[in-house]
Amino acid sequence: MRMSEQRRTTIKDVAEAADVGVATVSRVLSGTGSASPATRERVLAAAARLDYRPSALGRNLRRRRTGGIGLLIPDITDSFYARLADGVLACAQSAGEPVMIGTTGDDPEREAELIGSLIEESVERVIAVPSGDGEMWGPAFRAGLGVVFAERPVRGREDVPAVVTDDRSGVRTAVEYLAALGHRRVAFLARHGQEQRVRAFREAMGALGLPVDEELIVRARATRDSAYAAAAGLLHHRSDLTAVLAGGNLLGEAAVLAARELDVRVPRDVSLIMFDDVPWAELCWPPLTVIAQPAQDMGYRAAELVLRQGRRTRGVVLPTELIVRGSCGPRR
Amino acid sequence: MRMSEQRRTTIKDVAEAADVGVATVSRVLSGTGSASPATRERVLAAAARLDYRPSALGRNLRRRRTGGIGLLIPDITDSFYARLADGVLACAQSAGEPVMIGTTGDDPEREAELIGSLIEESVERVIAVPSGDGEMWGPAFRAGLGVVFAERPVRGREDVPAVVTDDRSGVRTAVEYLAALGHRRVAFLARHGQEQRVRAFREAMGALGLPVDEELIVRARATRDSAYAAAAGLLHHRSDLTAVLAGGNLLGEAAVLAARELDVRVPRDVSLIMFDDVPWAELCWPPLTVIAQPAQDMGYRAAELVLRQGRRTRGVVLPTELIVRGSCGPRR
DNA sequence: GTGAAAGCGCTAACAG
DNA sequence: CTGTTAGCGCTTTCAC
Repeated sequence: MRMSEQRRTTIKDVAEAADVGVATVSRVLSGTGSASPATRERVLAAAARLDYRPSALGRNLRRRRTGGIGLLIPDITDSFYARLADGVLACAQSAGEPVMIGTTGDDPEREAELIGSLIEESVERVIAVPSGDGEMWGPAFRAGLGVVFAERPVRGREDVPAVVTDDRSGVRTAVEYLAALGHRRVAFLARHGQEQRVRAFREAMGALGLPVDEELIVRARATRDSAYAAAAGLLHHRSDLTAVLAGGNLLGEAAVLAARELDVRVPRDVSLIMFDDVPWAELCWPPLTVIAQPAQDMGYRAAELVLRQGRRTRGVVLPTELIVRGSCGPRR
Repeated sequence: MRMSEQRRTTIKDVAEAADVGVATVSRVLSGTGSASPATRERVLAAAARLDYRPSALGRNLRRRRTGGIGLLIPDITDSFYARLADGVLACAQSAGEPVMIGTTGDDPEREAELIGSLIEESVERVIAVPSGDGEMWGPAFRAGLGVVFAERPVRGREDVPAVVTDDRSGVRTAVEYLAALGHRRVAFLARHGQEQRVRAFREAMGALGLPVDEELIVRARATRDSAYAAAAGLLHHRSDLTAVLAGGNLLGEAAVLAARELDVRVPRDVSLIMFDDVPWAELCWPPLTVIAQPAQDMGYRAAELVLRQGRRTRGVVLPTELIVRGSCGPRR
């Protein structure tokens, strides 16, 4: 009549079944220490028969360390971050490490909460695409977490290893490509927080002797709505611009949509080049010329870094690649 | 000289600092039991000052239950599963539950491993897009896990609640739409495992008096390569077909690409309709007509289900919606 | 209202 | 080679 209250099979059960002490079971199962072939056999058999699974809880508590890595990204729905996460998972899973994921929505407050919860869970390493400033991370470091940042570093935490793409080179490549096509009035659609790229943009424009008009640098939040508003505003009010560089795939998507809506033809009226190569860039019409970033690789490398994490781990800068398709043309 | 070996602040530290017993600290911090305003104050102050974070490890071990939900999806890189995961995260995070994620690559073996690891971690609820058959899930149930399936049910596990889309109705809508445009030779590009949809397809075709040619039903594995091969094969060898229904966004993407490659014009030469509305469907040329599925909602509902999980939880079937854009036309 | 103590499942000494 | 034992950090009786 009684609901069969599941009790987890413990190491003790196995010990009894194999008629040995719990320590022996532990040794055999964890491969540590020695055991006679005979007992070894008995233990293994008993464990298999009882379908025994050691509890990570008990183990971790005892060892005072949890494996497990935390992963904090702004938005799992954004293809870039999804690929990044995929890379992390690939590495973590092959290392047998569980990963705890959280999405911050680029909100520092949510980020802080998630960091707190990772600490509570005793996760000991985290990979994060940071939203907040250095302060958010105080608790994490005090708790002894090993952290590596991905995609962007955090100001004031230059000591924390970060895996990023070579923004300067990527932006320069894009701008040079556009300049070679004759464009002079090029706009930059950026996400808040992409100041690195904005600086690189000004620099590249300057280096080529192109005028940098601050009004052609517009920023959006990391949502479709905000991106669309920014793109539409830009295209609508600045009819003198002849090319736009989108700082990310959401911005690029918004630009394509806004252009269609406003009857701005790409690339005839304006050329468009976008950061991040996503699958749809090829399906889009016209197919989008992009600055590809190795997102999945970035995640994988970050995971490697956070797992190995020796004394002085240094960050890594990944290269970008210009992929020419059909969204850029000569200045009209 | 000594590296400051981080020792985690424990409840004991707080107890000492507040000059009370550990039990009191526990009571105050967990809101359970009573405490005089005075001590309460002291404890809170001490905890804050020491920046104390209770260890989920200790708590869970003691309570013999871990909150936390496991999430198993085939591929985080696929927009559909990413949105699904997003829904799960939205619900879980608002409930304060950590989520452990794993990708199966639609490989039953990987799935089994991940299930094992979730059990070890003492996760007690899992949401999964299952890849394997019922057997894989034996250990999970024996361990007392609460599981709910998403997107697809598992044969032989009809008792497990599942959150799925209304495949029959979705397929019927698509086929009827195509039939209304005059199409008779319609192909179905399916993923292995979408037998439900395949059956629905045969049924819908039959109901409309259209011939169902088994050779026009082709299956692919859930990778871009496999999808492309299937789509290209179909388009290349079957010049008599006049419309194709793609069972998922990967298949749809492949169909678009293959059509372009083979110079098959959409919708002039063949009409294309795809399951799942993804952001790029609108950016594609022509914009894709789709059967939208509430992916993020599906994830959210699954999470709700697995969290509430009362005695007899029933699954839920979510509706689909036809979104007409520009990839279907009258039969040529 | 509050503290002492037991014990969750496990591993790491330490004896035998 | 193997068993006993002492905790890891926490919650929860159970006395006081």
